[in-house]
Amino acid sequence: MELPTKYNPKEIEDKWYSFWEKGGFFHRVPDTEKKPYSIVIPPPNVTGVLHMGHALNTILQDILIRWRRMQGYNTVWLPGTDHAGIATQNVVERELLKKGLNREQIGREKFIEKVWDWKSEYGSEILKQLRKLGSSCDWERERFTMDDGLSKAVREAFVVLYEKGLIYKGKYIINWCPRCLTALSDDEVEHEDHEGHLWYIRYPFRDSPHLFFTIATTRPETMLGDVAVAVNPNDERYKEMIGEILTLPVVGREIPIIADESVDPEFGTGAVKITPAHDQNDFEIGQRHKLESILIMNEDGTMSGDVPDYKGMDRFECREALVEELKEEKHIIKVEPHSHPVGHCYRCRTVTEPYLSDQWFIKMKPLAKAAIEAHDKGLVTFYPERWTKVYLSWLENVRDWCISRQIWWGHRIPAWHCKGCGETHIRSEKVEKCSKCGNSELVQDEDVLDTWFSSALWPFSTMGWPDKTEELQYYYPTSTLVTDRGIIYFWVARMVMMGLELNGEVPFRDVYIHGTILDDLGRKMSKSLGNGIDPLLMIDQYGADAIRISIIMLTVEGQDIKLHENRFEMGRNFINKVWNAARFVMMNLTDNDSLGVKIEEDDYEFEDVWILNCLSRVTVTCTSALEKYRFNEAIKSLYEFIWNDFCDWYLEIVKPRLYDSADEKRRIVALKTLTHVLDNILRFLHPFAPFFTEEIWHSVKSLVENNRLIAPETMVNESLMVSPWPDSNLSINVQGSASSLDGVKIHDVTETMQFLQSLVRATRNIRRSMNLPLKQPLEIIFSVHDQETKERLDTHHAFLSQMANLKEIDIGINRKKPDSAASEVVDTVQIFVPLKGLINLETERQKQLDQIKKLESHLAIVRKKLLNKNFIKNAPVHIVAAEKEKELELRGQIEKVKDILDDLQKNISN
RNA sequence: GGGCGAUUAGCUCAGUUGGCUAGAGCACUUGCCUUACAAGCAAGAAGUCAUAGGUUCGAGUCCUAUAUCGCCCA
Repeated sequence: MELPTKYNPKEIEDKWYSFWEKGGFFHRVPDTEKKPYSIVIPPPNVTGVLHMGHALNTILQDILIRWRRMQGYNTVWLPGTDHAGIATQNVVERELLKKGLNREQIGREKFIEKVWDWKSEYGSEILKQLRKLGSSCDWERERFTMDDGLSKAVREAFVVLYEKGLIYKGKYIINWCPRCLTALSDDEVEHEDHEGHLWYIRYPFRDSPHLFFTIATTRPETMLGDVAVAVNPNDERYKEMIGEILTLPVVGREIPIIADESVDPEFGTGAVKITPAHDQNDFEIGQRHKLESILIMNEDGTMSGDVPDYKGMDRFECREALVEELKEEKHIIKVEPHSHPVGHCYRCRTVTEPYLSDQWFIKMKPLAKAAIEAHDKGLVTFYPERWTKVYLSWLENVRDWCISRQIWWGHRIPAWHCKGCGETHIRSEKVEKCSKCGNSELVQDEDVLDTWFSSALWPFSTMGWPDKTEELQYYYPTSTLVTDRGIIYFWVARMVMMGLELNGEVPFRDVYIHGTILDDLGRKMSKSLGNGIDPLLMIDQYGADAIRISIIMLTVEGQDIKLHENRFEMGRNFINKVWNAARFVMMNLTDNDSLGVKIEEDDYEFEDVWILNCLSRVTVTCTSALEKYRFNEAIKSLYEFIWNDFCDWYLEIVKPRLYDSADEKRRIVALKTLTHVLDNILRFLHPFAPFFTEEIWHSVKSLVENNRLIAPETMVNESLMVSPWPDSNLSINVQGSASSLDGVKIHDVTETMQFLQSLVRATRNIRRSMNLPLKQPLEIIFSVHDQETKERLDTHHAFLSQMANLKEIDIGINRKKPDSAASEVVDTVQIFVPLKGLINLETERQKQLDQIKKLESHLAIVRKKLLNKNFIKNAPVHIVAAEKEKELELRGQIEKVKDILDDLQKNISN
């Protein structure tokens, strides 16, 4: 068998992906015999291109799904895309623009056709990219928020909510994007602090035009729509003036001074202008005082209204021109620099406009209340827990949700307006005839719904809601939602509200919020900065498995990840390590004939028991880490077990047994242990790195196919994907019957191993510091102080000899140090390596002095604790005992080092 | 203004109910092409755990302030 020394992902990733997909391994159907485990993907935008954020999100879900699948759950991971109303419309509009066309020119129907064309050509690009990562999505269940089923769900949801009185239409201040020409929800507006100005403008009194009243504003251009000036009723400065009439400069309109509690006396002059059509607060004040709302802006952000000089002018130009005019007329008395938040369209970054407009809204309070209760009852749990607060505080402060959008691409609002009598009918299917007046001329509402409206239904609309499908009954509520903190309210909270309201149950039990991937300088990755790392390029360079492993190693619960390309080397190197370990095992599996061999439990040797115990421990650690969504802890435990325990020690120790064909049984037991551990390693690593583990697994499987003794009993499936997740029961199949190893033996083995490792390390240390080549076997003396230790070393002298490359090992009680020898002390064992002519006594003396210093400073810390009566009194018994143990050990060790030192002193003085 | 996170080795980060001579990967030093692996092996050097107080027998871990950086909301 020829395997390259370097793992090459390119040759195998696509092969296994299509093997899985064609083999139907991703697809499951409801089966009440089994426990379900389900995840719906946060649907990426159809316009999306895979970035590192998607990659992280996808990798995490895939790990959960693959792990649970191996655990025997009936898993479904439901993929799909989101129609991304504004974004997609923008993309297609840009395409049209290349041909010199705009959407108005080709009309709504034709435009929608174009969008669908675009969607069918490019819309599944991102899903193809997800496959490159190894995602085991159930592609047979792929959904799109605009497909027939989901559109039906959207209409149905609208009707239900409307009938419950949770949807209404009305004229309110909404956020308007003058570039996208549509309303936006509060959450779609991003606030940014702008260095602006605070203009102090004086408005003359109507009845005494030589007297003025000064207001302060950050948006002077809106004064064209002023209908009042407001002060706080408790503001002593202005009490007298309430009710007076002012003349609005430039416009000439007469406006009153009114009193409203909401005015902050500390801000500016304590008097504010009121423009109800262009400001949320002003609108509310206007409502309270029954003021008129004067719209002074067009939808595209140009000015409308009565003042001819400014009509048609852009709102920002208007601001400057108006300020100029006011200055000339000495109406501006002061300008202060003023930093204030300015809203921007999340899609196109245009400054949004608070705008009075007739829109559809969802009443949020009752829905939010239910969502809060769901959390309080423990029906939804956030990981990390702190995000609960973000979720709750949004729900507690949420205002009604503006759901209508003045765009074409999206779910058209299922409202039909009768041309005859003006009646509006809300129906999930087309209304042919007005039930009120009988007229059959009805037009559907022009507006479409916010994309997040359909996204909010995603966990159940994808499963066939409103129909009571088998899927819905079995897989809903889903088990875990994995997403980014950026959409906790956009999406997570809204799904909870809709799930509860429409489907009677929370849409998911757990919400895992992962961090954001940043560049190596800690900045967000963005197109404009050009600091993004392209996952596909990385997959091409390092392999999907390496990307997955690396990302997971960096994923500490919920923390942001500063990513640099070179981080992927760590995953790649690890995979290569496993690849080579597997190669090693497989090279030794090639020609073995175990059929005549009988194995008993006792045939398992020291190192076999040790590694099996390590395996058992890592099973517990890894599994419980995954249960707590501590992904990096899980992979770290595997990394350490595989690299440090299995490769560095077990593989090395076992080599002589493999090469020595004289004792067939010893060889077979080693091989059996090796394949057993390797098989477990592959099963462990599979959720993290599915491709290369599958590749190795099949190779091993074919090698052991006819060897019942060595073949792990789990290698019966068609794919590693559906092999069982390792369990922690420390047992290995001995000729068909399971047998476990007892606890006492394991404890002893673990301790002995640690002891032997220390001895080996100390010896290697001597070798290195003395510059002795690794190839040169060393003559060595282990001087021990009791019979028990002597026996222990005698038992394992082959181990020591091999791992430290020794010859002529002399193990004895209280052996004298040869005159010219390098020495080390481990516990109470003195290690001497006689080296005639190579020892510098003074250097050696210094080394031992340093050692004593180190040990004594440690001892001092321990003694300080033990001399403290309160420590003895208050600390738990086992902690005190451990400290006492430490003291004894240190004293013993110091004594042994001092021995050596005395000896050296003697040598020096001679 | 309110909330949340971060601050530990040169760099990136672990360190989950307080018991630690504070760990890992990368980088660094030294020696190895040892027949699984140079994407590797072996050995090593490297930190007053942001600062100041406090609680405790004991603090990287808990509390209170402060500083710096970042995110979110208004």
